[in-house]
Amino acid sequence: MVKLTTHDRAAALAAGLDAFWQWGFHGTSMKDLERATGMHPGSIYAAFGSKRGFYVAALDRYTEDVLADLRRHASEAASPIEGLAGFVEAIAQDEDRSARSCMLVKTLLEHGEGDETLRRSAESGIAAIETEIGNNLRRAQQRGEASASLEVEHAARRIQLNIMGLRSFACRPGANESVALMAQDIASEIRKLKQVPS
Amino acid sequence: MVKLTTHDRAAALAAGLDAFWQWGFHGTSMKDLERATGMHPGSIYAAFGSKRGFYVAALDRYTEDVLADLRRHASEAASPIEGLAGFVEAIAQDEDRSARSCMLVKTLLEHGEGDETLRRSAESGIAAIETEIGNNLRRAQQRGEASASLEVEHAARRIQLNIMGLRSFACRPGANESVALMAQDIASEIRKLKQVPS
DNA sequence: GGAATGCTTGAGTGATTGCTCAAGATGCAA
DNA sequence: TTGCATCTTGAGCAATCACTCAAGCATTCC
Repeated sequence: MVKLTTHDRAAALAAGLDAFWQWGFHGTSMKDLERATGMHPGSIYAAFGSKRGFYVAALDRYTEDVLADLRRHASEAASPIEGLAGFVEAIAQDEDRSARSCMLVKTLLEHGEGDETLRRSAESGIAAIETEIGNNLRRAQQRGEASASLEVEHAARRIQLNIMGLRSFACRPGANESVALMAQDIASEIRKLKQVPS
Repeated sequence: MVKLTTHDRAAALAAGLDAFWQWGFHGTSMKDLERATGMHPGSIYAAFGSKRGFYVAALDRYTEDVLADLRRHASEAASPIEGLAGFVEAIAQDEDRSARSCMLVKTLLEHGEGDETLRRSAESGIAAIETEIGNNLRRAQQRGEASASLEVEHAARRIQLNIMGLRSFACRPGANESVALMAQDIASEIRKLKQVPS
């Protein structure tokens, strides 16, 4: 592994992620990655080891971006559950990425059978996000916002399934209006987790 | 286009679908397809025109299989809504294909940007399934099983989003138990569309 | 049997794949 | 300025890609 001096590693990762996001792992050639990053093949291999290594690094960065986004919504919202609902609503509003699936699901589906490395990498990202959603729900319980009897892990999984579906749904050509409606639906289902004040 | 005599076209499509399902469009080489179908390259090109043509034909076959499955559940169940709920529950029980995503979503995600032909082909399949779900809901309304005020198209879209999410979720390594739980959740949400008898 | 027709075959096409590595450029210490 | 170490470069590697087509084969007519 080499310290990137001329070419900034973070910028290279962002550019690579963008390319992989558009065309997938097999659909993106080294030539594409050279164009996207402005790096030469030798530099890419010095920095990331292989095309697969580059993909894994980009995927990890994606996961961190999603987690940061989730935490930002949680900290800025009025309550944990409002944070989760706002996170879902934001998916439909994100202009740049609304037509893009979740990179983790994309990875999982592209490598349905085969490439164990990439599947495991995707699974660990999904698990991390699920944990973070669960943390929010637990915080809601502590505040009395959600019922203490809520099965946190089950609910977190259900929310993530909805997000996966929403992001896939958003890839449908010309689905913009209905994506917003679906996001509203899912957000209001999340808000139903709020304990009715007794 | 050539009549397949020695090699049965339907068998070739099934074998090709299987290969594309496992490895995706870019991940499946013509060599793979030759091995899977037992056909020689010339015969494949005579029958399907191109690799992309083969993929589109296989994808169409997949859509028809799903539609047939949906109609079978509808006709065998006690009511339209029970048919839909049963269809969802069956997804979690299908041993062979439980670890496999929806081919249509897989296609949509693999070709997020780019290949317009394949995206359109996937979108038309998704639309066909959504229509069929909607037909079931309308039948439920006619029987008085569902409320006449139910927004059929919206509800159909919501159900399909859930199915997309569930099938993607099912690709997670070692998710079998929780897939069954999620399927139960979704099925019971569908059953909630039943009109409370007044 | 012989000629005609059309399917089957697989070696081979040029292009592209992921990746390497010797040579050149660069930075730094003395 | 010189010498050393490190980084950058891109032409080029073998392998594989999607795809073609002339030759071989089987079948069907007279």
